[in-house]
Amino acid sequence: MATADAHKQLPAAGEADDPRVRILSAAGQEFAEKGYEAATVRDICTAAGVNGAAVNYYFGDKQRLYIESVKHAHRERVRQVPPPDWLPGTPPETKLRDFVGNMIERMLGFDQPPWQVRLMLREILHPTDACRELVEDYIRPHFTMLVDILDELAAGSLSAAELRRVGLSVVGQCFLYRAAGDVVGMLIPAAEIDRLHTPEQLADHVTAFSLGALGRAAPLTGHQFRIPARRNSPSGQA
Amino acid sequence: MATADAHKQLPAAGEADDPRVRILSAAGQEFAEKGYEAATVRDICTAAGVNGAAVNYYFGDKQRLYIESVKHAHRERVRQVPPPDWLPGTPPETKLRDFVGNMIERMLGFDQPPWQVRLMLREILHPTDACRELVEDYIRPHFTMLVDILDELAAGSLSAAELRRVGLSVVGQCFLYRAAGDVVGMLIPAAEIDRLHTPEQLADHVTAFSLGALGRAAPLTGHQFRIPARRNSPSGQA
DNA sequence: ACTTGATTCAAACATGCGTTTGAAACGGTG
DNA sequence: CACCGTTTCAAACGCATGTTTGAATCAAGT
Repeated sequence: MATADAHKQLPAAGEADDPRVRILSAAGQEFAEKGYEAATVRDICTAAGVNGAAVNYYFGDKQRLYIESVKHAHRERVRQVPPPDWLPGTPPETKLRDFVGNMIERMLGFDQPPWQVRLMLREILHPTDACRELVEDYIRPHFTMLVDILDELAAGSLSAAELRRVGLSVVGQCFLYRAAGDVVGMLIPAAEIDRLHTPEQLADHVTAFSLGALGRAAPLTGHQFRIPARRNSPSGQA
Repeated sequence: MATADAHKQLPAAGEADDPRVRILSAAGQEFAEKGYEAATVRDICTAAGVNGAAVNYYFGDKQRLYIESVKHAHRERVRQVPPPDWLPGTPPETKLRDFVGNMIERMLGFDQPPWQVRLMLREILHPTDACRELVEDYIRPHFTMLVDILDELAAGSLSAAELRRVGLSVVGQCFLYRAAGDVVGMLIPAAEIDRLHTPEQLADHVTAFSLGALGRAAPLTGHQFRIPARRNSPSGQA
Protein backbone atom coordinates (compact mmCIF):
# COMPACT_ATOMS: atom_id res chain seq x y z
CA MET A 1 0.00 0.00 0.00
CA ALA A 2 1.54 3.28 -1.10
CA THR A 3 0.89 6.58 0.61
CA ALA A 4 1.28 9.94 -1.13
CA ASP A 5 1.55 12.31 1.78
CA ALA A 6 4.56 14.38 0.78
CA HIS A 7 3.85 15.37 -2.80
CA LYS A 8 4.52 18.20 -5.14
CA GLN A 9 3.65 21.25 -3.05
CA LEU A 10 4.17 23.87 -5.74
CA PRO A 11 0.97 25.35 -7.18
CA ALA A 12 2.94 25.70 -10.42
CA ALA A 13 0.26 26.96 -12.78
CA GLY A 14 0.28 25.16 -16.08
CA GLU A 15 0.24 21.55 -14.90
CA ALA A 16 -3.22 20.99 -16.26
CA ASP A 17 -2.72 17.23 -16.46
CA ASP A 18 -1.78 16.82 -12.82
CA PRO A 19 -4.61 14.74 -11.32
CA ARG A 20 -4.20 16.64 -8.06
CA VAL A 21 -5.20 20.01 -9.45
CA ARG A 22 -7.88 18.44 -11.65
CA ILE A 23 -9.43 16.99 -8.53
CA LEU A 24 -9.04 20.26 -6.60
CA SER A 25 -10.74 22.21 -9.34
CA ALA A 26 -13.60 19.76 -9.78
CA ALA A 27 -14.04 19.52 -6.02
CA GLY A 28 -14.18 23.30 -5.65
CA GLN A 29 -16.93 23.59 -8.22
CA GLU A 30 -18.95 20.74 -6.75
CA PHE A 31 -18.58 21.99 -3.18
CA ALA A 32 -19.41 25.55 -4.22
CA GLU A 33 -22.52 24.46 -6.07
CA LYS A 34 -23.95 21.82 -3.76
CA GLY A 35 -22.29 22.31 -0.39
CA TYR A 36 -20.10 19.92 1.50
CA GLU A 37 -22.59 17.19 2.32
CA ALA A 38 -24.46 17.15 -0.96
CA ALA A 39 -21.34 17.03 -3.09
CA THR A 40 -20.25 13.44 -3.54
CA VAL A 41 -16.75 12.10 -3.96
CA ARG A 42 -17.98 10.01 -6.85
CA ASP A 43 -19.27 13.02 -8.79
CA ILE A 44 -16.08 14.93 -8.12
CA CYS A 45 -13.98 12.08 -9.43
CA THR A 46 -16.18 11.68 -12.49
CA ALA A 47 -15.92 15.39 -13.25
CA ALA A 48 -12.16 15.28 -12.77
CA GLY A 49 -11.88 12.18 -14.94
CA VAL A 50 -10.13 10.09 -12.32
CA ASN A 51 -10.95 6.93 -10.48
CA GLY A 52 -13.11 7.05 -7.37
CA ALA A 53 -10.23 6.03 -5.15
CA ALA A 54 -8.01 8.90 -6.26
CA VAL A 55 -9.41 11.30 -3.67
CA ASN A 56 -8.43 9.04 -0.83
CA TYR A 57 -5.11 8.30 -2.43
CA TYR A 58 -4.14 11.95 -2.86
CA PHE A 59 -5.95 13.68 -0.02
CA GLY A 60 -6.73 11.02 2.55
CA ASP A 61 -10.43 11.72 2.93
CA LYS A 62 -13.23 14.02 1.85
CA GLN A 63 -12.72 16.47 4.69
CA ARG A 64 -9.10 17.18 3.85
CA LEU A 65 -9.99 17.46 0.17
CA TYR A 66 -12.52 20.13 1.09
CA ILE A 67 -10.01 22.19 3.07
CA GLU A 68 -7.44 21.94 0.31
CA SER A 69 -9.98 22.96 -2.32
CA VAL A 70 -10.94 26.06 -0.32
CA LYS A 71 -7.31 27.09 -0.05
CA HIS A 72 -6.81 26.36 -3.73
CA ALA A 73 -9.78 28.52 -4.72
CA HIS A 74 -8.51 31.30 -2.48
CA ARG A 75 -5.03 31.27 -4.05
CA GLU A 76 -6.47 31.19 -7.56
CA ARG A 77 -8.79 34.12 -6.91
CA VAL A 78 -6.06 36.31 -5.49
CA ARG A 79 -3.91 35.51 -8.49
CA GLN A 80 -6.74 36.42 -10.87
CA VAL A 81 -7.72 39.75 -9.28
CA PRO A 82 -4.77 41.29 -7.45
CA PRO A 83 -5.48 44.19 -5.07
CA PRO A 84 -4.87 47.68 -6.44
CA ASP A 85 -1.65 49.58 -5.86
CA TRP A 86 -1.26 53.37 -5.87
CA LEU A 87 1.41 55.93 -6.43
CA PRO A 88 2.19 58.04 -3.37
CA GLY A 89 0.05 61.14 -3.29
CA THR A 90 -3.02 59.52 -4.79
CA PRO A 91 -6.08 61.21 -3.23
CA PRO A 92 -7.97 58.92 -0.84
CA GLU A 93 -11.20 59.45 -2.77
CA THR A 94 -9.61 57.77 -5.76
CA LYS A 95 -8.21 55.04 -3.60
CA LEU A 96 -11.65 54.31 -2.16
CA ARG A 97 -13.17 54.13 -5.61
CA ASP A 98 -10.43 51.78 -6.78
CA PHE A 99 -10.70 49.62 -3.69
CA VAL A 100 -14.47 49.30 -3.95
CA GLY A 101 -14.24 48.60 -7.67
CA ASN A 102 -11.63 45.95 -7.06
CA MET A 103 -13.67 44.29 -4.33
CA ILE A 104 -16.83 44.27 -6.40
CA GLU A 105 -15.01 42.94 -9.41
CA ARG A 106 -13.48 40.17 -7.35
CA MET A 107 -16.81 39.31 -5.74
CA LEU A 108 -18.99 39.57 -8.81
CA GLY A 109 -16.28 38.56 -11.24
CA PHE A 110 -18.10 39.33 -14.44
CA ASP A 111 -15.29 37.96 -16.57
CA GLN A 112 -15.27 34.43 -15.23
CA PRO A 113 -17.71 32.23 -13.36
CA PRO A 114 -16.66 32.94 -9.80
CA TRP A 115 -17.40 29.60 -8.21
CA GLN A 116 -14.37 30.25 -6.05
CA VAL A 117 -16.15 33.16 -4.40
CA ARG A 118 -19.23 31.03 -3.82
CA LEU A 119 -17.06 28.48 -2.09
CA MET A 120 -15.53 31.13 0.16
CA LEU A 121 -18.98 32.53 0.86
CA ARG A 122 -20.00 29.17 2.26
CA GLU A 123 -17.07 29.37 4.60
CA ILE A 124 -18.01 32.89 5.65
CA LEU A 125 -21.62 32.02 6.35
CA HIS A 126 -20.89 28.75 8.12
CA PRO A 127 -17.25 28.68 9.11
CA THR A 128 -15.25 25.46 9.32
CA ASP A 129 -11.58 24.91 10.01
CA ALA A 130 -10.58 26.49 6.72
CA CYS A 131 -12.19 29.80 7.67
CA ARG A 132 -9.72 31.21 10.19
CA GLU A 133 -6.91 30.80 7.70
CA LEU A 134 -9.03 32.48 5.04
CA VAL A 135 -9.67 35.47 7.26
CA GLU A 136 -6.08 35.97 8.30
CA ASP A 137 -4.50 35.44 4.87
CA TYR A 138 -7.10 37.08 2.71
CA ILE A 139 -9.78 39.13 4.36
CA ARG A 140 -7.93 40.90 7.14
CA PRO A 141 -5.24 42.43 4.89
CA HIS A 142 -7.93 43.78 2.61
CA PHE A 143 -9.94 45.13 5.49
CA THR A 144 -6.88 46.81 6.95
CA MET A 145 -6.20 48.42 3.59
CA LEU A 146 -9.75 49.77 3.54
CA VAL A 147 -9.52 51.11 7.07
CA ASP A 148 -6.30 52.93 6.17
CA ILE A 149 -8.02 54.62 3.23
CA LEU A 150 -10.91 55.66 5.45
CA ASP A 151 -8.47 57.03 7.99
CA GLU A 152 -6.98 59.23 5.31
CA LEU A 153 -10.45 60.38 4.31
CA ALA A 154 -11.49 61.17 7.85
CA ALA A 155 -8.24 63.05 8.41
CA GLY A 156 -7.95 61.81 11.97
CA SER A 157 -11.42 62.81 13.10
CA LEU A 158 -12.61 59.23 13.67
CA SER A 159 -11.37 56.69 16.21
CA ALA A 160 -10.05 53.31 15.15
CA ALA A 161 -13.26 51.66 16.28
CA GLU A 162 -15.36 54.13 14.29
CA LEU A 163 -13.20 53.59 11.24
CA ARG A 164 -13.74 49.83 11.47
CA ARG A 165 -17.47 50.39 11.74
CA VAL A 166 -17.43 52.57 8.64
CA GLY A 167 -15.35 49.92 6.90
CA LEU A 168 -18.01 47.33 7.63
CA SER A 169 -20.61 49.70 6.16
CA VAL A 170 -18.63 49.87 2.94
CA VAL A 171 -18.03 46.15 2.76
CA GLY A 172 -21.64 45.39 3.60
CA GLN A 173 -22.92 47.32 0.63
CA CYS A 174 -20.76 45.26 -1.73
CA PHE A 175 -21.29 42.00 0.11
CA LEU A 176 -25.05 42.11 -0.31
CA TYR A 177 -24.90 41.84 -4.08
CA ARG A 178 -22.87 38.67 -3.94
CA ALA A 179 -24.37 36.93 -0.93
CA ALA A 180 -27.98 37.78 -1.64
CA GLY A 181 -27.64 38.22 -5.38
CA ASP A 182 -30.56 35.93 -6.17
CA VAL A 183 -32.88 37.80 -3.84
CA VAL A 184 -31.70 41.15 -5.20
CA GLY A 185 -32.56 39.82 -8.63
CA MET A 186 -36.10 39.15 -7.45
CA LEU A 187 -36.51 42.60 -5.87
CA ILE A 188 -35.15 44.70 -8.72
CA PRO A 189 -36.60 44.68 -12.24
CA ALA A 190 -34.39 42.79 -14.66
CA ALA A 191 -33.96 45.72 -17.01
CA GLU A 192 -32.77 47.91 -14.16
CA ILE A 193 -30.19 45.31 -13.17
CA ASP A 194 -28.77 45.17 -16.68
CA ARG A 195 -28.58 48.93 -16.81
CA LEU A 196 -27.50 49.98 -13.32
CA HIS A 197 -26.00 46.95 -11.64
CA THR A 198 -22.84 46.65 -13.64
CA PRO A 199 -19.63 46.45 -11.60
CA GLU A 200 -18.76 49.99 -12.69
CA GLN A 201 -22.10 51.48 -11.70
CA LEU A 202 -22.21 49.67 -8.40
CA ALA A 203 -18.71 50.77 -7.50
CA ASP A 204 -19.60 54.36 -8.35
CA HIS A 205 -22.72 54.19 -6.24
CA VAL A 206 -21.10 52.61 -3.19
CA THR A 207 -18.23 55.06 -3.37
CA ALA A 208 -20.48 58.08 -3.72
CA PHE A 209 -22.74 56.87 -0.91
CA SER A 210 -19.82 56.31 1.44
CA LEU A 211 -18.00 59.52 0.56
CA GLY A 212 -21.23 61.38 1.14
CA ALA A 213 -21.64 59.80 4.53
CA LEU A 214 -18.14 60.90 5.44
CA GLY A 215 -18.72 64.42 4.19
CA ARG A 216 -16.05 64.07 1.54
CA ALA A 217 -18.37 64.44 -1.43
CA ALA A 218 -21.71 65.98 -2.21
CA PRO A 219 -24.61 63.96 -0.78
CA LEU A 220 -26.63 61.86 -3.23
CA THR A 221 -29.60 64.17 -3.08
CA GLY A 222 -27.56 67.12 -4.18
CA HIS A 223 -28.94 69.06 -1.22
CA GLN A 224 -26.82 70.05 1.66
CA PHE A 225 -27.83 69.09 5.16
CA ARG A 226 -30.47 71.40 6.53
CA ILE A 227 -33.00 71.02 9.32
CA PRO A 228 -35.52 68.72 7.66
CA ALA A 229 -38.91 70.23 7.02
CA ARG A 230 -41.95 68.25 8.09
CA ARG A 231 -43.38 67.11 4.80
CA ASN A 232 -45.69 64.25 4.06
CA SER A 233 -45.13 63.22 0.49
CA PRO A 234 -46.24 59.61 0.33
CA SER A 235 -45.15 58.90 -3.20
CA GLY A 236 -46.22 55.32 -3.45
CA GLN A 237 -44.19 53.21 -5.84
CA ALA A 238 -43.81 49.52 -6.50
CA MET B 1 -52.64 2.42 5.86
CA ALA B 2 -53.90 5.83 6.86
CA THR B 3 -52.96 9.02 5.11
CA ALA B 4 -53.01 12.42 6.81
CA ASP B 5 -52.97 14.79 3.89
CA ALA B 6 -55.74 17.18 4.87
CA HIS B 7 -54.96 18.11 8.43
CA LYS B 8 -55.33 21.01 10.78
CA GLN B 9 -54.13 23.93 8.69
CA LEU B 10 -54.41 26.58 11.38
CA PRO B 11 -51.10 27.70 12.89
CA ALA B 12 -53.08 28.18 16.11
CA ALA B 13 -50.35 29.30 18.48
CA GLY B 14 -50.50 27.57 21.81
CA GLU B 15 -50.83 23.95 20.69
CA ALA B 16 -47.44 23.05 22.06
CA ASP B 17 -48.31 19.36 22.24
CA ASP B 18 -49.27 19.08 18.57
CA PRO B 19 -46.66 16.73 17.08
CA ARG B 20 -46.81 18.69 13.85
CA VAL B 21 -45.46 21.92 15.30
CA ARG B 22 -43.01 20.06 17.52
CA ILE B 23 -41.55 18.48 14.39
CA LEU B 24 -41.57 21.79 12.52
CA SER B 25 -39.72 23.52 15.31
CA ALA B 26 -37.15 20.77 15.76
CA ALA B 27 -36.67 20.52 12.01
CA GLY B 28 -36.13 24.27 11.69
CA GLN B 29 -33.40 24.22 14.29
CA GLU B 30 -31.67 21.19 12.81
CA PHE B 31 -31.86 22.52 9.25
CA ALA B 32 -30.66 25.96 10.34
CA GLU B 33 -27.72 24.53 12.21
CA LYS B 34 -26.55 21.76 9.88
CA GLY B 35 -28.10 22.48 6.51
CA TYR B 36 -30.52 20.38 4.55
CA GLU B 37 -28.32 17.40 3.73
CA ALA B 38 -26.50 17.11 7.03
CA ALA B 39 -29.64 17.30 9.13
CA THR B 40 -31.11 13.83 9.53
CA VAL B 41 -34.73 12.87 9.90
CA ARG B 42 -33.78 10.65 12.82
CA ASP B 43 -32.20 13.51 14.77
CA ILE B 44 -35.16 15.74 14.07
CA CYS B 45 -37.57 13.13 15.32
CA THR B 46 -35.48 12.46 18.41
CA ALA B 47 -35.35 16.18 19.19
CA ALA B 48 -39.09 16.45 18.67
CA GLY B 49 -39.75 13.41 20.78
CA VAL B 50 -41.67 11.54 18.12
CA ASN B 51 -41.16 8.32 16.27
CA GLY B 52 -38.95 8.23 13.21
CA ALA B 53 -41.88 7.52 10.93
CA ALA B 54 -43.80 10.62 12.02
CA VAL B 55 -42.10 12.88 9.48
CA ASN B 56 -43.27 10.76 6.59
CA TYR B 57 -46.68 10.37 8.13
CA TYR B 58 -47.26 14.09 8.58
CA PHE B 59 -45.24 15.65 5.79
CA GLY B 60 -44.69 12.95 3.20
CA ASP B 61 -40.95 13.27 2.90
CA LYS B 62 -37.95 15.23 4.04
CA GLN B 63 -38.15 17.77 1.22
CA ARG B 64 -41.70 18.84 2.05
CA LEU B 65 -40.82 18.98 5.74
CA TYR B 66 -38.03 21.39 4.88
CA ILE B 67 -40.27 23.72 2.90
CA GLU B 68 -42.89 23.71 5.63
CA SER B 69 -40.29 24.41 8.30
CA VAL B 70 -38.99 27.42 6.37
CA LYS B 71 -42.50 28.84 6.10
CA HIS B 72 -43.11 28.10 9.76
CA ALA B 73 -39.93 29.92 10.81
CA HIS B 74 -40.91 32.86 8.64
CA ARG B 75 -44.37 33.15 10.20
CA GLU B 76 -42.97 32.83 13.71
CA ARG B 77 -40.34 35.50 13.15
CA VAL B 78 -42.84 38.00 11.78
CA ARG B 79 -45.07 37.34 14.76
CA GLN B 80 -42.19 37.87 17.19
CA VAL B 81 -40.85 41.12 15.72
CA PRO B 82 -43.63 43.01 13.93
CA PRO B 83 -42.63 45.88 11.66
CA PRO B 84 -42.90 49.36 13.14
CA ASP B 85 -45.90 51.61 12.61
CA TRP B 86 -45.90 55.39 12.74
CA LEU B 87 -48.31 58.19 13.36
CA PRO B 88 -48.85 60.44 10.37
CA GLY B 89 -46.42 63.32 10.40
CA THR B 90 -43.53 61.35 11.85
CA PRO B 91 -40.34 62.76 10.32
CA PRO B 92 -38.65 60.36 7.88
CA GLU B 93 -35.39 60.51 9.81
CA THR B 94 -37.17 58.94 12.77
CA LYS B 95 -38.80 56.39 10.51
CA LEU B 96 -35.46 55.38 9.05
CA ARG B 97 -33.97 54.95 12.51
CA ASP B 98 -36.94 52.85 13.60
CA PHE B 99 -36.88 50.77 10.46
CA VAL B 100 -33.16 50.06 10.71
CA GLY B 101 -33.46 49.29 14.40
CA ASN B 102 -36.33 46.95 13.72
CA MET B 103 -34.45 45.15 10.95
CA ILE B 104 -31.31 44.76 13.02
CA GLU B 105 -33.28 43.53 15.99
CA ARG B 106 -35.06 41.00 13.83
CA MET B 107 -31.85 39.85 12.20
CA LEU B 108 -29.64 39.81 15.27
CA GLY B 109 -32.43 38.99 17.66
CA PHE B 110 -30.61 39.61 20.90
CA ASP B 111 -33.56 38.46 22.95
CA GLN B 112 -33.88 34.97 21.55
CA PRO B 113 -31.63 32.62 19.61
CA PRO B 114 -32.71 33.49 16.07
CA TRP B 115 -32.29 30.12 14.41
CA GLN B 116 -35.20 31.12 12.23
CA VAL B 117 -33.10 33.85 10.65
CA ARG B 118 -30.26 31.43 10.05
CA LEU B 119 -32.67 29.16 8.25
CA MET B 120 -33.91 31.99 6.05
CA LEU B 121 -30.31 33.04 5.40
CA ARG B 122 -29.64 29.62 3.93
CA GLU B 123 -32.52 30.17 1.59
CA ILE B 124 -31.21 33.60 0.62
CA LEU B 125 -27.71 32.37 -0.12
CA HIS B 126 -28.78 29.24 -1.94
CA PRO B 127 -32.42 29.59 -2.94
CA THR B 128 -34.72 26.60 -3.23
CA ASP B 129 -38.43 26.45 -3.94
CA ALA B 130 -39.28 28.06 -0.62
CA CYS B 131 -37.35 31.20 -1.48
CA ARG B 132 -39.64 32.93 -3.96
CA GLU B 133 -42.49 32.75 -1.49
CA LEU B 134 -40.22 34.12 1.21
CA VAL B 135 -39.27 37.09 -0.92
CA GLU B 136 -42.79 37.98 -1.94
CA ASP B 137 -44.43 37.53 1.47
CA TYR B 138 -41.68 38.83 3.68
CA ILE B 139 -38.80 40.63 2.09
CA ARG B 140 -40.47 42.68 -0.62
CA PRO B 141 -42.99 44.39 1.68
CA HIS B 142 -40.19 45.41 4.01
CA PHE B 143 -38.05 46.64 1.16
CA THR B 144 -40.92 48.66 -0.25
CA MET B 145 -41.45 50.23 3.15
CA LEU B 146 -37.78 51.22 3.26
CA VAL B 147 -37.86 52.68 -0.25
CA ASP B 148 -40.88 54.78 0.70
CA ILE B 149 -39.03 56.21 3.68
CA LEU B 150 -36.03 57.00 1.49
CA ASP B 151 -38.31 58.68 -1.01
CA GLU B 152 -39.58 60.95 1.74
CA LEU B 153 -36.00 61.72 2.76
CA ALA B 154 -34.87 62.48 -0.77
CA ALA B 155 -37.93 64.71 -1.27
CA GLY B 156 -38.32 63.62 -4.86
CA SER B 157 -34.76 64.27 -5.97
CA LEU B 158 -33.95 60.60 -6.62
CA SER B 159 -35.45 58.29 -9.22
CA ALA B 160 -37.12 55.04 -8.27
CA ALA B 161 -34.08 53.09 -9.44
CA GLU B 162 -31.74 55.26 -7.40
CA LEU B 163 -33.94 54.86 -4.36
CA ARG B 164 -33.79 51.10 -4.69
CA ARG B 165 -30.03 51.26 -4.94
CA VAL B 166 -29.85 53.35 -1.80
CA GLY B 167 -32.19 50.87 -0.12
CA LEU B 168 -29.80 48.06 -0.93
CA SER B 169 -26.99 50.10 0.61
CA VAL B 170 -28.94 50.40 3.83
CA VAL B 171 -29.92 46.75 3.91
CA GLY B 172 -26.39 45.66 3.04
CA GLN B 173 -24.93 47.36 6.07
CA CYS B 174 -27.28 45.47 8.37
CA PHE B 175 -27.07 42.22 6.44
CA LEU B 176 -23.32 41.93 6.85
CA TYR B 177 -23.52 41.59 10.61
CA ARG B 178 -25.86 38.64 10.37
CA ALA B 179 -24.52 36.85 7.31
CA ALA B 180 -20.83 37.30 8.05
CA GLY B 181 -21.15 37.65 11.79
CA ASP B 182 -18.48 35.07 12.52
CA VAL B 183 -15.98 36.75 10.24
CA VAL B 184 -16.81 40.16 11.70
CA GLY B 185 -16.10 38.65 15.08
CA MET B 186 -12.64 37.66 13.88
CA LEU B 187 -11.90 41.09 12.41
CA ILE B 188 -13.05 43.24 15.31
CA PRO B 189 -11.62 42.98 18.84
CA ALA B 190 -14.01 41.25 21.20
CA ALA B 191 -14.14 44.14 23.64
CA GLU B 192 -15.09 46.50 20.85
CA ILE B 193 -17.93 44.21 19.79
CA ASP B 194 -19.35 44.13 23.29
CA ARG B 195 -19.15 47.88 23.54
CA LEU B 196 -20.11 49.14 20.08
CA HIS B 197 -21.91 46.33 18.30
CA THR B 198 -25.10 46.30 20.31
CA PRO B 199 -28.30 46.48 18.27
CA GLU B 200 -28.82 50.06 19.45
CA GLN B 201 -25.33 51.23 18.51
CA LEU B 202 -25.42 49.50 15.16
CA ALA B 203 -28.78 50.97 14.29
CA ASP B 204 -27.55 54.44 15.24
CA HIS B 205 -24.45 54.01 13.12
CA VAL B 206 -26.22 52.69 10.03
CA THR B 207 -28.83 55.43 10.28
CA ALA B 208 -26.27 58.20 10.71
CA PHE B 209 -24.16 56.83 7.88
CA SER B 210 -27.11 56.63 5.52
CA LEU B 211 -28.60 59.99 6.48
CA GLY B 212 -25.19 61.54 5.97
CA ALA B 213 -24.92 60.00 2.52
CA LEU B 214 -28.32 61.48 1.65
CA GLY B 215 -27.37 64.90 2.99
CA ARG B 216 -30.08 64.73 5.63
CA ALA B 217 -27.74 64.80 8.61
CA ALA B 218 -24.26 65.98 9.41
CA PRO B 219 -21.56 63.70 7.95
CA LEU B 220 -19.79 61.32 10.33
CA THR B 221 -16.58 63.31 10.22
CA GLY B 222 -18.29 66.41 11.47
CA HIS B 223 -16.74 68.30 8.57
CA GLN B 224 -18.80 69.63 5.75
CA PHE B 225 -18.06 68.62 2.21
CA ARG B 226 -15.27 70.67 0.72
CA ILE B 227 -14.21 70.44 -2.87
CA PRO B 228 -11.34 67.96 -2.81
CA ALA B 229 -8.42 68.38 -5.13
CA ARG B 230 -9.96 66.57 -8.10
CA ARG B 231 -7.08 65.10 -9.99
CA ASN B 232 -7.94 61.84 -11.71
CA SER B 233 -11.69 61.58 -11.85
CA PRO B 234 -11.88 58.39 -13.93
CA SER B 235 -10.24 55.64 -11.94
CA GLY B 236 -8.03 53.51 -14.05
CA GLN B 237 -7.94 50.07 -12.46
CA ALA B 238 -7.63 46.53 -13.70
C1' DA C 1 -68.47 -3.24 24.65
C1' DC C 2 -67.53 -3.20 19.94
C1' DT C 3 -66.13 -0.88 15.78
C1' DT C 4 -63.62 2.29 13.17
C1' DG C 5 -60.38 5.34 11.78
C1' DA C 6 -56.39 8.05 13.10
C1' DT C 7 -51.97 7.91 15.22
C1' DT C 8 -47.69 5.79 17.13
C1' DC C 9 -44.19 2.53 17.23
C1' DA C 10 -40.13 -0.81 16.55
C1' DA C 11 -38.23 -3.06 13.01
C1' DA C 12 -36.83 -3.76 8.52
C1' DC C 13 -35.73 -2.28 3.72
C1' DA C 14 -33.29 -0.24 -0.20
C1' DT C 15 -30.06 2.92 -1.55
C1' DG C 16 -26.16 5.83 -1.88
C1' DC C 17 -22.37 7.30 0.58
C1' DG C 18 -17.16 7.46 1.94
C1' DT C 19 -13.73 4.43 2.14
C1' DT C 20 -10.82 0.16 1.58
C1' DT C 21 -8.77 -3.41 -0.93
C1' DG C 22 -5.76 -6.02 -3.82
C1' DA C 23 -4.42 -6.54 -8.12
C1' DA C 24 -3.26 -4.58 -12.64
C1' DA C 25 -0.76 -0.99 -15.40
C1' DC C 26 2.90 2.22 -15.64
C1' DG C 27 7.76 4.09 -15.81
C1' DG C 28 12.24 4.35 -14.86
C1' DT C 29 16.71 1.83 -13.51
C1' DG C 30 20.06 -1.96 -13.09
C1' DC D 1 14.27 -8.19 -19.39
C1' DA D 2 13.53 -8.26 -14.40
C1' DC D 3 12.86 -5.36 -10.61
C1' DC D 4 10.34 -1.99 -7.79
C1' DG D 5 8.01 2.04 -6.24
C1' DT D 6 4.16 4.74 -7.87
C1' DT D 7 -0.19 5.35 -9.72
C1' DT D 8 -4.74 3.66 -11.52
C1' DC D 9 -8.58 0.76 -11.50
C1' DA D 10 -12.95 -2.14 -10.69
C1' DA D 11 -15.06 -4.16 -7.14
C1' DA D 12 -16.54 -4.58 -2.73
C1' DC D 13 -17.31 -3.28 2.25
C1' DG D 14 -19.53 -1.12 6.16
C1' DC D 15 -22.47 2.13 7.42
C1' DA D 16 -25.96 5.80 7.84
C1' DT D 17 -29.67 7.59 5.57
C1' DG D 18 -34.71 8.28 3.92
C1' DT D 19 -38.49 5.58 3.65
C1' DT D 20 -41.87 1.69 4.18
C1' DT D 21 -44.34 -1.65 6.67
C1' DG D 22 -47.65 -3.88 9.56
C1' DA D 23 -48.91 -4.44 13.97
C1' DA D 24 -50.04 -2.04 18.44
C1' DT D 25 -52.32 1.80 20.72
C1' DC D 26 -55.52 5.33 21.27
C1' DA D 27 -60.06 8.19 21.03
C1' DA D 28 -64.50 8.70 19.88
C1' DG D 29 -69.00 7.24 18.09
C1' DT D 30 -72.80 4.20 18.45
